Amino acid sequence: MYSEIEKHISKYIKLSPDEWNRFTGVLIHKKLYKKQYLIQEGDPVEYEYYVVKGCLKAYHVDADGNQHIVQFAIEDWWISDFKAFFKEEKARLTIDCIEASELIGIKKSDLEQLYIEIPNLERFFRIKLTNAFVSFQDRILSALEKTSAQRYLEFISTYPNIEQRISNYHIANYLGIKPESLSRLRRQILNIKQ
Amino acid sequence: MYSEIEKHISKYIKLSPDEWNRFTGVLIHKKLYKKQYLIQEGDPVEYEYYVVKGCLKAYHVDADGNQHIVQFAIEDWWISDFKAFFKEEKARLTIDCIEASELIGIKKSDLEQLYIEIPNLERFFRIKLTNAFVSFQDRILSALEKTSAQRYLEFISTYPNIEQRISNYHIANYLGIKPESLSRLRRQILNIKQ
DNA sequence: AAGAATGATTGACCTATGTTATGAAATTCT
DNA sequence: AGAATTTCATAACATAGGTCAATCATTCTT
Repeated sequence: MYSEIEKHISKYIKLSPDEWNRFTGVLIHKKLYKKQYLIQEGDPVEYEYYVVKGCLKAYHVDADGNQHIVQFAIEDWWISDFKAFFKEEKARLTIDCIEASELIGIKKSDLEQLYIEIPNLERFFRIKLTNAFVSFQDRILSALEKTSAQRYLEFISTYPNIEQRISNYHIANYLGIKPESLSRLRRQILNIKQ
Repeated sequence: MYSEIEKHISKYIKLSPDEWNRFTGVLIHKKLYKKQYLIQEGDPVEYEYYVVKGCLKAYHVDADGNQHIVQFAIEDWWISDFKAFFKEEKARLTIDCIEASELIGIKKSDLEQLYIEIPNLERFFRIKLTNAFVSFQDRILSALEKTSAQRYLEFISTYPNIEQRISNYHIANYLGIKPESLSRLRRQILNIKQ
């Protein structure tokens, strides 16, 4: 049941069998259908989730009803409204399933207790946080200095596995442009390539 | 000499006198003139810096020679090329002084050792990292869903202390627009207000 | 299989921002 | 103080991307 997440964490730290038991003891398992919500705006956010199977998106809906996607997640990724999770605030983001998904959740309060009992686990989550921070910084720089076409090409080469599974509509929302604009860019890119 | 940084850290954690001595023992002190570089692209990044006095900017220069500002820092802020610092890579960002500045630096290798000796200190830097992560997430969302005028107003209300001290040229680079565009926006905003 | 919903593309038109150039005002330097 | 530099504003024009509307293809539902 928890073999994927153990394998994932073992890439970064080593835990004893006792520590694994303590850790897996607090995990919860969740199965969601396509389009089902994991978190809705306004919810308290007690959990962060590891994706065993499936594909999800975390987004904010603006005053005009447009979705703006902060993060996608597929197998072996973590997802939550991390701001709300860390700060213990109500969710500002909505998270739902692009595909039927299977998740493993861990509660913030359990995590804090485990940080004390298993310092290595704190290390693991600090490394993950550092990586997330770095990728956000890259994304900010990319938004500041690249054209939409460059960002699109960057996206599909950085996340080819995700690109196959989500619509251009969602990719456009992630890139901060309209689907019509993405469609035009794709045509231009094709014309240049041929 | 280190009273500001002690006060700053004490807002988040408590350390014993011995722990303070151990901590301050590894710090270095740095004074820079206006326009002087703290970090240049390509440098190894061993230190992160706490700003005692002054004002700096961290930016990337693109292929066309345009600056794109990732971060400003004034008194009581931390600055570095954090990606390079965490990943022990060469700097991709350049950091220089908008005003003459006084900094306190801490080395990554010292920090890692101190994390082991003083777990509370690891907590402090984890909290700072979490805050930085959260503010980056906010900035990404802001870039995705707000107009330039909204982002400008947001910037000057969130950082009124910084806004006073830096040129519109730099604010434009931070917002991802050209100074001419910012100038137009400022006029439009003024016209509306009057 | 038929109908409905969703996704992708395209075109005409509009708006915000970039580009280039210029001059005035403010600041810094000596 | 006077010169040099930097900052800010403005204008004319170009371009990227948004908006609105229509069409077609694909996938989902029953």
